[in-house]
Amino acid sequence: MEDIAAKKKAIFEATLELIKEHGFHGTPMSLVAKNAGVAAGTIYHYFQGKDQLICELNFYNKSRIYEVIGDVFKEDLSYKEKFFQVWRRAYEFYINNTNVLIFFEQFINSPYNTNKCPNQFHGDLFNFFKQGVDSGEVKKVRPEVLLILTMGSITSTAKIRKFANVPLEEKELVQIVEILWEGISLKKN
Amino acid sequence: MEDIAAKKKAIFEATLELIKEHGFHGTPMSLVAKNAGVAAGTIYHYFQGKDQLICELNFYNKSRIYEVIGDVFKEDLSYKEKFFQVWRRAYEFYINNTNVLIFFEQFINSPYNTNKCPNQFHGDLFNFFKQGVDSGEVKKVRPEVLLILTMGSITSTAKIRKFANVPLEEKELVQIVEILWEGISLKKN
Amino acid sequence: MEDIAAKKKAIFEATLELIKEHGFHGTPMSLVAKNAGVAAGTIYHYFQGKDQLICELNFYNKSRIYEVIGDVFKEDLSYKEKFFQVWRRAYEFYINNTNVLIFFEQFINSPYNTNKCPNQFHGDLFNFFKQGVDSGEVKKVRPEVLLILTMGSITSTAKIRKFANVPLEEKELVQIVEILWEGISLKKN
Amino acid sequence: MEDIAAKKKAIFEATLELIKEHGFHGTPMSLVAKNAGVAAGTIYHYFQGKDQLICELNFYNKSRIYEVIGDVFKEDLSYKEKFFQVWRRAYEFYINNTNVLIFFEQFINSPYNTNKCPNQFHGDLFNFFKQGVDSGEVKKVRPEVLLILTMGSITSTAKIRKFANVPLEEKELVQIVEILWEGISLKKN
DNA sequence: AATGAATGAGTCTTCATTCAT
DNA sequence: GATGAATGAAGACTCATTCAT
Repeated sequence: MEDIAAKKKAIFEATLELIKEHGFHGTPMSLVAKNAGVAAGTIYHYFQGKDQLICELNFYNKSRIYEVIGDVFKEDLSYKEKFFQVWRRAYEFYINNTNVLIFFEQFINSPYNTNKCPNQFHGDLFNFFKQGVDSGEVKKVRPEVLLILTMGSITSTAKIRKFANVPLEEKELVQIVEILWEGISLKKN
Repeated sequence: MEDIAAKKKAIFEATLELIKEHGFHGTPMSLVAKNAGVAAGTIYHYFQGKDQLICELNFYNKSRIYEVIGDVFKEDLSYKEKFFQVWRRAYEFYINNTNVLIFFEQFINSPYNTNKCPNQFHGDLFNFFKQGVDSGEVKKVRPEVLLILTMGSITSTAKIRKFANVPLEEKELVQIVEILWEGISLKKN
Repeated sequence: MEDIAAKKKAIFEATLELIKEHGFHGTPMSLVAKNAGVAAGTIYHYFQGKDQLICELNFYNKSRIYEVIGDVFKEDLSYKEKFFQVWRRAYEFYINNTNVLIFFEQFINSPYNTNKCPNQFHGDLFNFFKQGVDSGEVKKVRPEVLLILTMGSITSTAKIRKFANVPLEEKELVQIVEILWEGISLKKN
Repeated sequence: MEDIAAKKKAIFEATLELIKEHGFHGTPMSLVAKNAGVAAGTIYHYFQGKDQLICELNFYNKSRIYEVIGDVFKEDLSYKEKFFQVWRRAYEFYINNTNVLIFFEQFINSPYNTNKCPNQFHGDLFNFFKQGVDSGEVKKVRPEVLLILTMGSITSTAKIRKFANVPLEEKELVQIVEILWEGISLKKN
């Protein structure tokens, strides 16, 4: 991530901020250029067009989250502990990067996701769930579904915390993950 | 609902269908007009502009759901039973009206919701949760949060069922609601 | 021709005039709109885009010439007389519509002709030559070639007359057609 | 010719090829640079801008033809024989350099020729016709006109041969030049 | 001399909205 | 009420040209 050209990153950040404020449609390229401190044409050196910019921004954001999450899988923890860590780190990333949270919310339900952007890689989290299903840690459910449920839980909680301005104590956060874990895990008894 | 002029309804339905296919931005008024079988100018007899059309469409959709849900509250059921009924009816409404599901998903995260459309009434469901908090049926949490959690659960499940094409048995549906209910209810013991 | 909407015709004429002055590339749609006395967007009611405008303008011009030429074929004249009449009328049309002459010159050698515009109808003149070949009036050459030769002769003469400002007497014009006729006709002797 | 820097020539050839494919408008400098194997900026070391590039390319092409034609005038041939030789060599040059043929066709009718490029030298051919007029070999017509007629005949024939893919026998080629010669020569009798 | 990233004026095109009929 | 042709502001994108390296 750190080797993305400075300008490309500036364009990403400007776009992210503008989409947060005004949505996809309310974010003209001219304004992106202005806020990124580059000329309008410059954007087209880095991206084929607005569509590609959005798609790559999505990829960029996904990468940033997976970067935050990724280390967990290498640590010496139980499956459940890893699950809790992942949830927690992603949650905190969203809390500290509301930009990204809002972007994803808009992106997921937009035609960009449905039609315009190519389906991208399944990250480590997908594999984590896949392994969990295989090893009997979690219920026999498609990893995609587990992904949706988990991510949905994280973003919902972050949204409630941020936008409804509901303070959530440590204990409550744990509760939320617990509830989810109980829902998806395969009780061994 | 039943006294909405036929043309107004046609405009709503055309808009809903187009937004499902192409999103807000990919839904020009000219196309709405064409698909609704009216002239472009006609839309402006019924709505002040595109913004108002979208806002009223949101209202229209909300009303349709509340219509489906509303009867539950009049029935002679326990709080928990009512909660289950609401979840279930809303879920089935979404399954049968994917249009609306997609519309809401897009609407919620759009500038229409944030900036352009006035905050509308709190429906019966909001009051239902409010009473639940007051009467000690559910945890002391802001009704808005309970609303988000519940609606999030419903739409997530409907999306998984519809778009991930995951068949969900009766038993599983009940499980999902159970998990949610356990999360929000105040155990009396 | 006379039933083309007045605005469409105004757009054609404005485009024709601008292309004469500045060529295809030097003719922005905004200027076409301005000179035609319509708004920029109006052009897009009549044409899908610039390409289609150019293509249809070519068609429009071809039609105008064929209109001028067409009557000849219905008259009671010998093949040779018809040929002379056609040449003469087309020549005079070009002299009086330098616009069109220049347009064709630019169009024929442009990517519009090669790639962008669909191949259009073969007019009466093509059939005239085809019949001439069949009936033995002219040499056994592809009608397309006869078309190119004849049109090339007409436009060359018109260009010399107009742009090199060479006065051409009646006698000289006849000479030119005679030379061409001798070149393509099949002497019966 | 032979002392043109290799890069300058590469730029010429790339431009020529691109114009053949896509016309003036479809030939951006960036693509010229890419196909010529140089950087965009490099072109501006050799040419002041696109206009000058096109103008010089025209000059370059004209020079190449005149090079092919030029020797004829030094040979010990009759006026008519020289005329035939010129026609023939130019024709063959076009057949072997379709690039140039297409370039000229587009150039002649473009604003480059009309407005942007300075009128260049009159070549040997112009003088050849001038002398012909003076010496009574050809009709008393402005040399410019003779030039247009001759060049028009050559390019028309080459185009028919190449693009209409009409095979032309030796005898027919001679016929074509004969017809032209009869048209312009002053019969002495 | 050569590079190629950056520029920004200029184009084509879209589309919400109006208004004469 | 209904129409749909017309509007024109706004946006995406191109490309000739420059200039720091």
